[in-house]
Amino acid sequence: MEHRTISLAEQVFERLENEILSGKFPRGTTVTEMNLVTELGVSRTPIREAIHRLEQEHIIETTTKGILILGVTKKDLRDIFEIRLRIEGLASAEAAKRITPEELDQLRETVELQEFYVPKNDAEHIRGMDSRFHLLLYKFSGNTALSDALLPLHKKVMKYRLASVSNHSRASSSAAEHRLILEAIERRDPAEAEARTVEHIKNAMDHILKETNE
Amino acid sequence: MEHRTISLAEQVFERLENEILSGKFPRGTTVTEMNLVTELGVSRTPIREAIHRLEQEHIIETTTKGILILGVTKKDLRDIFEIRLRIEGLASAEAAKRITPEELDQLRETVELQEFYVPKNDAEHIRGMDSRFHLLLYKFSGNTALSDALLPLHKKVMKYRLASVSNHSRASSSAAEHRLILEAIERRDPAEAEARTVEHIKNAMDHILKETNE
DNA sequence: TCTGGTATAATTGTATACAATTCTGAAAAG
DNA sequence: CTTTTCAGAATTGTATACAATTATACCAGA
Repeated sequence: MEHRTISLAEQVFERLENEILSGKFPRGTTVTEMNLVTELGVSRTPIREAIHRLEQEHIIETTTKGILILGVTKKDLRDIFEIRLRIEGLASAEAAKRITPEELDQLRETVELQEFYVPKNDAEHIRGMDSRFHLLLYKFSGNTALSDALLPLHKKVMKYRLASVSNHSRASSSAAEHRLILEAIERRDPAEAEARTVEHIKNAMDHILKETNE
Repeated sequence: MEHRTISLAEQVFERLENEILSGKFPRGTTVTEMNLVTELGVSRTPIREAIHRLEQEHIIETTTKGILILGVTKKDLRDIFEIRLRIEGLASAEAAKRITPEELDQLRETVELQEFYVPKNDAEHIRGMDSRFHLLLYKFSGNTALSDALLPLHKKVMKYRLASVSNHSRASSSAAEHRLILEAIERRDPAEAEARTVEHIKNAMDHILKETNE
């Protein structure tokens, strides 16, 4: 068997997670392991591993009739934002305390790229940089448990975030809010970084919940 | 093959998780899948499934030399309590809003049993009821994402919680704090339930971090 | 003695065969 | 026509065989 540095199981997991969270499998439908075997061209083993990980994230459920797609509901979205409002600021505050110059460069570059894509209305790239900014903050917080808690919440908002940044006005505000957070972190000001982040999450929540009709 | 309503993979997962979180495998040591095959008497398949779930919880890591035990460090503990301080109160507040009479009975019975075991200094049972109280609150919050976030944090404190409730004074205070939270929920007072819970987590944190030397 | 290479062993990743249960549909009985 | 029973099909759970990489130990040469 040919070698890959990224295992088949990992590839299948990322692909399925992305497809479920972007809504390609409608909620309520079921697929079987064999469906995925023929569709993805790998054996059941890596597929089963991916399935189990997705099940742990509660975006699918295995039943006797197959794999039930759960996805993310609007209630999930509200629940998720209530949590992020309370702990995402902690990540920024911690990052402001312990970030290194090299890490700061990564964060700065991400904000600059986001600002670059905003006037071009390139929603995919804007979302990419938007996501990257938050994921970097989780990582730079130095709090593994916090990162573990925030990462799945963040991923579940992915689909709705794309719709959100497709609105130019919101995309522009979001980039500006990221810059404010970045500047607070550059000044090593945890309290300010936290306050800016809470404000940012609040704005994102308001916009996403208003736009979402499902 | 004989059937079990609980799969072998699930049994292996719970057993390994419990053994790792209670410190039976020291941090830094490694085991191989084959070690576990011979020790647990099941094939690699369910063991691998359990391993992957434990890996997702970040209490082990798979390397080319085997499975590396990570467990829970004292820094993890501090990180975990910082998060619980911010969101565990939310679970109580939500539970106070939407709990049913039947669910309230379960919560009340748990507190009563805990109060029953405290004068007997039965640490195992006290911890059991202590845990159950919090797990019920997560469930009754009606917020799946919140429950998903809090559950792994709660489990990781398990070992340290046993040491904590072995101290009679702390066990007694903890039960009293649970009753205050219960009473606030019985009165359907979300703000009070939240405040009592934050206070309870704060006390638990202070006691556990003081007692822990590792 | 030290260094480098090579063969062997150990380990995880993947595919597949088999077991057991559960669902489904058709046939038979009322 | 409805209900029940039974056989077969579909599905997941488990075990095992095989592939590929990586670690290890030993030996040869300088």
